[in-house]
Amino acid sequence: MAIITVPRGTVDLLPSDMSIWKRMEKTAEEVCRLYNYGEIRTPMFEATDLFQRGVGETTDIVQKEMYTFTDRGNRSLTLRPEGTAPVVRSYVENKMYGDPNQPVKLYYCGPMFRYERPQAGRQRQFTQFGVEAIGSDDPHIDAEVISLALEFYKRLGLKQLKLVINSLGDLDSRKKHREALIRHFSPAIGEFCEDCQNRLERNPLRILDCKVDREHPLIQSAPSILDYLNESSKAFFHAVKEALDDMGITYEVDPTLVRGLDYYHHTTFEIMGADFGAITTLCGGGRYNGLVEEFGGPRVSGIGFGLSFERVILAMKAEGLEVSGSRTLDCFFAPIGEKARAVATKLLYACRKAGISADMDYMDRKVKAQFKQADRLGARFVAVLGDDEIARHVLSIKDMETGEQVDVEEDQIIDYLKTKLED
RNA sequence: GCGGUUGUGGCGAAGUGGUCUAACGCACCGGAUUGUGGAUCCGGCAUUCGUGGGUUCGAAACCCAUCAACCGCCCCA
Repeated sequence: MAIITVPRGTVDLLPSDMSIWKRMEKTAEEVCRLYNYGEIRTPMFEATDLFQRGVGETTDIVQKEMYTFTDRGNRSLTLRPEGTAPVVRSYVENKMYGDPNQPVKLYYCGPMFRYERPQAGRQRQFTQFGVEAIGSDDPHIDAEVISLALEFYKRLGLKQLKLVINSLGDLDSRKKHREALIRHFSPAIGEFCEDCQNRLERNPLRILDCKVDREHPLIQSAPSILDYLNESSKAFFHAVKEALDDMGITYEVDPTLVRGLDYYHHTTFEIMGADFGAITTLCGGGRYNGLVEEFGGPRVSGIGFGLSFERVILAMKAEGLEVSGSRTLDCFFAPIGEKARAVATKLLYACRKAGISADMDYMDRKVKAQFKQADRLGARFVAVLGDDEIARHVLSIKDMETGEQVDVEEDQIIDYLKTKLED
């Protein structure tokens, strides 16, 4: 009989995994508090149309990666594949553009879903932490968002980080560049791989970072987006770089950095980490114009990023950082016999009530095995209680670190443990 | 969607057609120490080798199918 397992591309997070997850959640929360971003939680599923229009019909996400289903009311819904579209939807729906506090700065943490073949750093359900700053055209907010992501990683101890930035320019610049690329590649597109031939009309920028054709001379000589930026786009990109310089953040400009989602304009960026298999992108983000308008809001732009907790863990492991955490216990009760068990139970709950973490044996183990169990649980103290102790109204408390053992009056045990634990 | 590798107890792993009623290590349980952990020694712990079918006198091993995991491609976080 085959057992039922988790769905493909999903995992269980077990108690031994939770320490690093809590750390990441707390770090995200703390950094966002310092940067003054407020938490938002949107539903795990949305109208399918939200992603089709928001992310873009031509993107891989929409074309082949969405978990789409029809509910009993015959509505087409989709498990969210990314966080920006839902946040912008909520921004518009809740009329946050009318909030006197502008720009609106939001962050979210939660599961995202994409139907892909799983591999290292890629799952069908994964967890994203992301921020969105909506309503400002100030290039300084781009730099703020980037620095927030870097700060998050730094606080978790990651050092091997590389920031790559680029500008796609405004709509006008993008259009001109796209035309230039198509002109550039069209005559010889037959020499390129099948993927690139498909990319020509769909997204010619992608040809630039094709792994198959990277040696092709036309790639080296391809027109750079940076040469097609109009004056205002150039000025904007310059200002973003200047702001990063002012913050002491180092970066690399990569004119071939193309992000997979249709909504990006101007600033795009990625943060790469230490090698963990084929994937090194930890975080991706950029500025989007037109998205708010698309969903019925005013003509404002936003900038944000998304990063995956799963990849943080992989990067930490690749850098040799500790990601496991062991639980500890203040006191383990080791009763001997039925009478002792009753007394131990009473004291066990008294400890817990007093804020001392405590547990006891429920497997009817021998004393020796109870000590072994206490040791495994990382218990600081073991409280032994047999007929002898009961008769004298004491417990024999053993300090598992020092090995010293003393008798403590039954009604003194809470005070005794508290004092000892405070040292 | 395509390609590669793998699938043996709780975990790691040997075995590649004939005493395999499956080695070894870790973990776990018990004992040496009849009320004391982290050391040592002794003992216990898979009628079964992902699942289904086939070949054979005989399969965990060979063949086919299927499922899954891992890795890679595309693409992404």
